Amino acid sequence: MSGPEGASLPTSRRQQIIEVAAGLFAERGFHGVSIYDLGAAMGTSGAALYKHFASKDALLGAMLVDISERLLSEGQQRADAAAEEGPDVVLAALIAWHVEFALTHPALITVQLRDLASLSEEDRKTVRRLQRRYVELWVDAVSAAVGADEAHARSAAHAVFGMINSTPHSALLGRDDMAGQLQRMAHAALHACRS
Amino acid sequence: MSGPEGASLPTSRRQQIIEVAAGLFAERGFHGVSIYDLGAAMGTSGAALYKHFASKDALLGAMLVDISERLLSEGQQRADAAAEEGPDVVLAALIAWHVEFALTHPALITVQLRDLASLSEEDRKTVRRLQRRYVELWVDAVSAAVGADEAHARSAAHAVFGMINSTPHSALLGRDDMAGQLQRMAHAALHACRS
DNA sequence: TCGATAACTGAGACGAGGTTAACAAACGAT
DNA sequence: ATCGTTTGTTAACCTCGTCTCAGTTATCGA
Repeated sequence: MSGPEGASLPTSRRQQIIEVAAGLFAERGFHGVSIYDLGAAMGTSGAALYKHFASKDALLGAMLVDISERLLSEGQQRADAAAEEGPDVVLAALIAWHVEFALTHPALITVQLRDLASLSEEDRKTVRRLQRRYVELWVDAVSAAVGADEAHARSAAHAVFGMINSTPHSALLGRDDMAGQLQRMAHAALHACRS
Repeated sequence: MSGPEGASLPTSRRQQIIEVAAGLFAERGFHGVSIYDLGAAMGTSGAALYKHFASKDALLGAMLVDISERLLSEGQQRADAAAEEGPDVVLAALIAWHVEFALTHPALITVQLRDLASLSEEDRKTVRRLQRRYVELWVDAVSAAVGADEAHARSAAHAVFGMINSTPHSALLGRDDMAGQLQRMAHAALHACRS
């Protein structure tokens, strides 16, 4: 057992860098932020980054893999917890969770939407795999709740992701008000998805 | 007068470059595509670009200003044409137009969402101004059709843009089916936007 | 006091990519 | 035939950004 190489301990500093980087990447895009910028935002030189991440790409990888895992595991948990109360409650739980996440971490949402293509082959595969499982959660819930076939449920789920994930770009209206509106709109949209 | 500097004549070759570039930018992002890549896709060298655009940034600018203008002018036209038939018809016309555009030009939608930050100061202002006017079109229509106050209508409009603009990432389901579903979902979502 | 570890600095190698310059070929109009 | 326009080529330039490396400071437990 040696250093901070394992992905287990947050090491505080690593996490701190990820959070600052998320803000900058969301503003200017991954390629629009240099190592120097990153260091400046941390109050250090640019080179200091390499004590914590193998490369700039690895930093982005850690960021996106982390949020994909959080979205999935918490979504899974909440869906399971609501399972007994019927499909409508499961769907409501998923919607509430995604809305909460998007409103709490707008920067992460922005980066995941925009800079997924800048990921290394391996990290991209990991993120895609996690995202796919998260989508499955939704597809099952939508199918069960509104009685749509799989193809329609899937495209409807993607559409609702697009809707909820767009909040970083608007974000007027105050958090609670916004959350309520998004949830109402998501429910209405999903119930209108079958032909 | 002289050369191809005026924004009036499409010059064919310019437009051709813009279309090819849109595809590449959508795939890999503006910074992920080099001048060399661009030339290769056109069957020329990279430097040939500079006979048609002052810079790589100017190419992106022409692309984004153009789609913003098209979205607005056609939206304006269709809204005006439907005005006599009442607010519901106006809203339906806007939804139909946006869905049609997003399904026809997925690459342009992707680039406009992702690479707006890479624009020069001046071009960004121009695009923002056009977008703002387009949003106004929607805010008015939503307010009139569903009786929401301006703030709610505005954030609802942004949310629906997010939903419709997400189609480039999913795009299963066949065009007509997809168009129908998106329109139904958009209507339902907008009618659920008031508290 | 000493050594280990974490965190950082400054300088520079290195490559990638945007841009420019000088030159060439096709082509229509006078 | 010749001129101008359009479009393209090759080669070089130059800036910018990533990453490496050798050395530095600070903290902390033994």
